[in-house]
Amino acid sequence: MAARLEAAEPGPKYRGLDRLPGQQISAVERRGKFLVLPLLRQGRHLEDLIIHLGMTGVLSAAPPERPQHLRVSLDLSPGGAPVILGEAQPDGDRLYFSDIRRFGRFLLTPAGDYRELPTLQAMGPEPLGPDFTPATLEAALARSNMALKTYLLSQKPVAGLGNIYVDEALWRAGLHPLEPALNADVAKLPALHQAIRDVLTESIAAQGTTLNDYRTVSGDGGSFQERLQVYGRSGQACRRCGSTIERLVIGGRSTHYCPRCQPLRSRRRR
DNA sequence: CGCATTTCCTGGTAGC
DNA sequence: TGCTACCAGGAAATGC
Repeated sequence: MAARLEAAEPGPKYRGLDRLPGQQISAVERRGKFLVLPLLRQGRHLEDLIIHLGMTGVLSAAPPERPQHLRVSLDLSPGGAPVILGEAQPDGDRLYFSDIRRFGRFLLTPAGDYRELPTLQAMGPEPLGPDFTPATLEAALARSNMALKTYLLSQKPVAGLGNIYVDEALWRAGLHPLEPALNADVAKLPALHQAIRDVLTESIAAQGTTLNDYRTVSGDGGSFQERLQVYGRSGQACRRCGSTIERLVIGGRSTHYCPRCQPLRSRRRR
């Protein structure tokens, strides 16, 4: 299909979109939390359109319910009428990007070259793919003195983990979020590997975690929030041991854990 | 280089 | 009621 930029808010959040005219979106792929859309110009794959939804970004074929949050509108059919941002348009061959908090990003990059996106460039294996194994996890963690929480959020040991899922996986594996990665109990790493896979698989099956804004592409909320064991449960009883779930701020991120199920072996040197 | 901290951004909500 | 302050977080930018 053709991809013609109709309108986007100016500024650095949506870069290179003026090069979309004349290109075709040939596929929709994903690496971690980034969408990768290979573009064809006269049959040649020269650029990728990278999209990150951020916290509240939503792609849709139908106009967003709240037009004031429309940020980007692409006309996928030649000859479509122009769109003014902030005004919903009738259904058509369009792709809308709505984003309340403006954390989402669009970027055109040279095909397969992600040097402008350091997180994508350095991203670890897909969590549900064959390249993510207990051995690769152990090897990655051995390379960093960062707190487990921080390092898992970096996308380097494994792709795709966000704040909620790191907390849940560490609880399942019995690892303290402040534990330096290289000091983590190696005997627990197979459990961490499995916990990461299980948490993500279960959440996907539950259509995700809807705390506030998250909706599936069909507009429904997910239900994994009903199965969270630590995230958002500070002050409540651990469902495994009955201790009180605690909350910390690590790397500026709210972190929830059970002090009894997740003992800290060593403090980080500083 | 490695790691910590700050920044971006809006809506919801607590507190007064 | 209406106002201010604060919180939520993925990744980049900035600081040390």
